[in-house]
Amino acid sequence: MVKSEASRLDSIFHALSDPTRRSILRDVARRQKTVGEIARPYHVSLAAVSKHLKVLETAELITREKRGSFQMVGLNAKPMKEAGRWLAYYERFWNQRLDALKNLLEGEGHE
Amino acid sequence: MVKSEASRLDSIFHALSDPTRRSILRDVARRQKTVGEIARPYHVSLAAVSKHLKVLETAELITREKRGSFQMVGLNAKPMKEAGRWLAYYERFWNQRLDALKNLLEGEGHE
DNA sequence: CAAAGATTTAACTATTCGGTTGAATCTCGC
DNA sequence: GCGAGATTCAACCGAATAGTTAAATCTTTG
Repeated sequence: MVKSEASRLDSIFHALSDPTRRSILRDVARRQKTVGEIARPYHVSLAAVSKHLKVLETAELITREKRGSFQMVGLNAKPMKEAGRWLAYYERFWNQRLDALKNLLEGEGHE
Repeated sequence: MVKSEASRLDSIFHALSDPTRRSILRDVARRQKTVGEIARPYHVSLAAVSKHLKVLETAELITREKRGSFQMVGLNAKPMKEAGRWLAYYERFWNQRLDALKNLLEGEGHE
């Protein structure tokens, strides 16, 4: 069962809304790490990190590869591309200096 | 008191993690709308929409302009630019076909 | 097989979320 | 000033979050 794009965006943006999770993504982007390695810099329990990884996994932002008793966690950036495309729609709004003009045009008139 | 970039990203990504809020942003990007107009297409109460707007306002994704007894809500896309820049850091990861190479390079070796 | 290490699961707590309904607030026009 | 309209606030509810500690699971190795 494939998730709709909307609910994928839900889980992606949700995953990115936490600073620890964003930081973990940067960590594993540098190189793959085990859960223990990932947890070390943060002053939360291993179980808490494990939960963060589950959230990231739900958004498909990480890959996990079992290697014996531990596992290697890596980045999967593809969902970020999707989020980026969503944001890109608004690029014209932040790139434009013509907010004033826009307001003028939409004024009272049409629609 | 200016919020740190991290906590701004928290609130931006959080605001974007809800489908109704993303939809509202698209609505007000087309043209400015009153709260009542915004609420009309959604089958939730006006109070619920008001809360969504507060979340969007916390992320500074909307502008509000009082006009008598109602108000005009518009888009402020600048925070999206910030989110986009955060995502853009990972562009090289999703643009690259060299995941295999990357894994190879990082293999066991250097730190 | 038992001990040790890595990670997850379970149970619990406090907080936040997204929604509701109903009262409160503010501004207009009569 | 009063009533109607637009919006927010308050109180509440159930579900989800983010964290904890402790037990469970799985793998390796002596």
